[in-house]
Amino acid sequence: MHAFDILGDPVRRRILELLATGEHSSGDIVAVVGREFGITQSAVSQQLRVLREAGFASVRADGARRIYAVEPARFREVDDWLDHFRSFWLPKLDALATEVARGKRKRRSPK
Amino acid sequence: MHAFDILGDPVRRRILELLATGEHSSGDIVAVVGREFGITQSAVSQQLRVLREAGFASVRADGARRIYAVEPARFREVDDWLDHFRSFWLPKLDALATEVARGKRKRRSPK
DNA sequence: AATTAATATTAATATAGGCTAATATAGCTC
DNA sequence: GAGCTATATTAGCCTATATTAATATTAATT
Repeated sequence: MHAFDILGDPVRRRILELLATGEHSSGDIVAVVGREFGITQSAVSQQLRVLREAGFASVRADGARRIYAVEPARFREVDDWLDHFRSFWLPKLDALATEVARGKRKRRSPK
Repeated sequence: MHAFDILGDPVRRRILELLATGEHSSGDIVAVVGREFGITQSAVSQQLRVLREAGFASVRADGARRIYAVEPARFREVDDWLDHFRSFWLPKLDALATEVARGKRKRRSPK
């Protein structure tokens, strides 16, 4: 599933924003997102599953709790797609600055 | 409408990829996207409208033709949202490199 | 001016996917 | 171990939205 198909949902985006600030339990996420969007524990849990299966988040058990964390790989995909359009808004940069601006892409482990 | 809601559609993404290579007429886009996705002129035209109204693309008339072009503003929104997650995958950069890597965000015209 | 070409619009339909309700599973606490 | 807590799963419903078919609009061509 394409990264944008996953990010094209406000609940999932909000969950990821929460995870961007650090790990959170399912319960924490349900509390915040459930309140903000007025949806049930079930709905949030289902979205967590989508994020897990799509590789945007990972889980580990902590007793009965499930602790979620951001999984960065898929975000790079999004960033890479944006490269198609960066030339439309980035100022002209010299070669080194361009390299840096691209997040030193070449350092990434080869596919 | 949130930028990701717009990008969460494969047809719209493909149209934007085409526009990333330069301006194209509606007819050109219909030809490529229509063939690749097996959809009608109408469907493509409606997606072009969505992209126009969402500010991802602009049009100008050229006789009976409509010439579409990328409109960069909304892409910056996406890039900005990604900032939440960059720390998870970007190498540690010094202050200057970080500034450059962020596309000199501060140069952007104030909201 | 009539016809054709290029594109957009409208109305109706269908499908995907997000949601609720109910239930299941697993770990804690007493 | 019984009951409570935390989370996940399943089934069915509902809505949003992408699509088609038909039609409208505007410009080019003859």
